[in-house]
Amino acid sequence: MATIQDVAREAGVSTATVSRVFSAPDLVLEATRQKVMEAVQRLGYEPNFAAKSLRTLRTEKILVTVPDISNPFFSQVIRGVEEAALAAGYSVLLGDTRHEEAREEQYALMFRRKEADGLIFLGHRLPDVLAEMLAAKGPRTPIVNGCEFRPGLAVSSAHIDNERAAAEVMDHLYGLGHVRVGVVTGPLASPISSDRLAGVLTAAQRHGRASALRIAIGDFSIESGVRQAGGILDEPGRPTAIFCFSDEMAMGALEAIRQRGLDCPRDISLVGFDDIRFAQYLHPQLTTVRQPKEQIGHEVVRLLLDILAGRSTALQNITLPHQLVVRGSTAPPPA
Amino acid sequence: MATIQDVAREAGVSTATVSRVFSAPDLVLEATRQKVMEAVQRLGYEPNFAAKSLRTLRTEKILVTVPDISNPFFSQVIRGVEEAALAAGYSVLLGDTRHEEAREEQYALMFRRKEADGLIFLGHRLPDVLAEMLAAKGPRTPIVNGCEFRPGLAVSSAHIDNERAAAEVMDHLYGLGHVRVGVVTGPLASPISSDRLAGVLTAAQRHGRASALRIAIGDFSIESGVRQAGGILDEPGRPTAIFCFSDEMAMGALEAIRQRGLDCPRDISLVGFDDIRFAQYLHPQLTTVRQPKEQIGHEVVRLLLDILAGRSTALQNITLPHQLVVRGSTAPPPA
DNA sequence: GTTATCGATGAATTCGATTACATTGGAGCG
DNA sequence: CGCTCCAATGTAATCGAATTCATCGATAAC
Repeated sequence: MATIQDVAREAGVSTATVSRVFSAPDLVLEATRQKVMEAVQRLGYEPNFAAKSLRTLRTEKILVTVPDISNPFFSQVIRGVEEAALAAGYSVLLGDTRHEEAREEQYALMFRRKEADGLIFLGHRLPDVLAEMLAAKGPRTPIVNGCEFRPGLAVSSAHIDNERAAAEVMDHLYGLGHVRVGVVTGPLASPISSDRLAGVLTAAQRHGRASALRIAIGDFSIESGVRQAGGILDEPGRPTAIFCFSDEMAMGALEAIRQRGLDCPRDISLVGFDDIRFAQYLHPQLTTVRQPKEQIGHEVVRLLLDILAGRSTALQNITLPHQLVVRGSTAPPPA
Repeated sequence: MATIQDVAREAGVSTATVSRVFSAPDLVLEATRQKVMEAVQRLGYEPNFAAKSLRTLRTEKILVTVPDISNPFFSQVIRGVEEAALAAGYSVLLGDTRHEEAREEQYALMFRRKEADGLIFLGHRLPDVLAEMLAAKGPRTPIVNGCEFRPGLAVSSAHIDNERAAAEVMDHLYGLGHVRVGVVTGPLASPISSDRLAGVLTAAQRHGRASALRIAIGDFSIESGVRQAGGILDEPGRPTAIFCFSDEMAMGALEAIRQRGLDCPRDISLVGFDDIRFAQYLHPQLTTVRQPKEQIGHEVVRLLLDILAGRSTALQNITLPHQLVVRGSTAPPPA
């Protein structure tokens, strides 16, 4: 591969001029620019990335860690991230942490080694390495969280109002006349789950139905939906509605409902969360909470770019709008 | 951030020794190693990636381009890639090309700029930039394809036998007694579609049913499944079975079947392709062809590492085993 | 006792681009 | 005509780590 020296020699100019042709073309005479570009063409020159990065201390990369890339919710968020990053001239380094702490730390080290200019993490755990960096540099550290807002966390973030969304779901169910409602949460360590659970409890109390709640803890997977919803359905005093904290768990719940010879929504109403692409193609179509997935991706990138450009000094925690999408899986309870 | 110079000064040794502590610890006296490691600890030193990369001309990164990251099939393959790459000390640079040629070229340029040691592309188009590189360096160019094998393409690849898999699907349907079969393909520019279509035609001819085929061209999306399967269902001489070249299109077909008041599998049998995680949670559970998605990911990485390590000189096109998974969406045609 | 050998370490070069600073030639001005 | 100023370009330092070659002391061999 040709280097900038080769191009300079070929074009009969200095390396400085060649460099300027790329980074500040208006400082170079048009005729010179032409000469250089011809040499570039002839040699098939591409600037070496490592050299540029070493000199400028920038990588033009954003590291994104995600608990599970095969989850359609996350992959939509990532799409948004990728789109916004590319538009700003950044590319995306992807890290699938598989919900494992060790991998989260591993990627955090990559970031500290300066393999990326910024880090976006979509999980709820802040790796120790990052916590140290944040403690040292404060809110100007280019680290941003998506989806999982927790007030104590010293990072900017973009997310929906999970508590309110969950309360709206419960209002919808109580409004239809349901009394006994089952809830399948995610792991309660994550704010995404605990906030939604708080919303569920608030709404239940407001409607005087707190004692009729059945809570089961899932892990956002389809299988845990089958298992946890199944458990709820098998208890005495079976609920007439189930609210799952993800659409995938709702898919599992639908299976559990069918396995027991029940019908959704006739016998059991079902609500999911996220509104993944598949939600509206289930049978019945799934009532769920739409998260602005790509927009979350755009926003976290914007927050990160603000930090990188030195435009922002204080933390920003952005709440994006969600929407309860009522479809065929919810109906009044059986008489 | 501390540099290697700082560490050397702090430990009272030269930078060469510090470097050796990391890359060839057995050349360094244990006592010296201790001293250096203490200095590293005290300063929180991490080697600068760009500097290392510039010197060694290696990035320890693999660039993976994928037509659509939000497609569960691809995200499973990527999981496999990520896992195998990480195990070998590489990290993954993700490029979502959104089926757009311009983005494919853009990522190809990134690769040429040496932002990654190797490239895995999961689409069917070989960007011009890559074709040039392959022409120049031959089969030792670290470029590998996943899923989309085409004999003329001068790259190694890992994929299933799409033609045979499609033929097996048709055998299954004809075996059940179906005569009129509808097929929803993907874009025929991709070998994945044309190979499968070839398998469909071969099997149909073998069974003497070629003239009873109905072919519609989709684009692998749910929506195109709804549309194309719907079109097939509305024609006179409606088929009793539909074979979609992706599970997502099959989901769409299921919707089209329901919209017409028909029942799957009583009126119409349905087969998908890929066996994405959701296939077995549809209602009815979807008969489909299981692709070894994570294994494809592992294999393409292995192929790439072989090239990078200089272990392989010739092209390798690896065919991995698929499996027809018969579930509830296929049954004999109505009497 | 002299010399070859080896293990441990340091000095200095190198990777390829960016950029602060220096230089050059010509235009503009009094 | 001489001076300033500016546009265009060149020179050379720099980024941080890896690595080649040199050095030094100690041991082994004869």
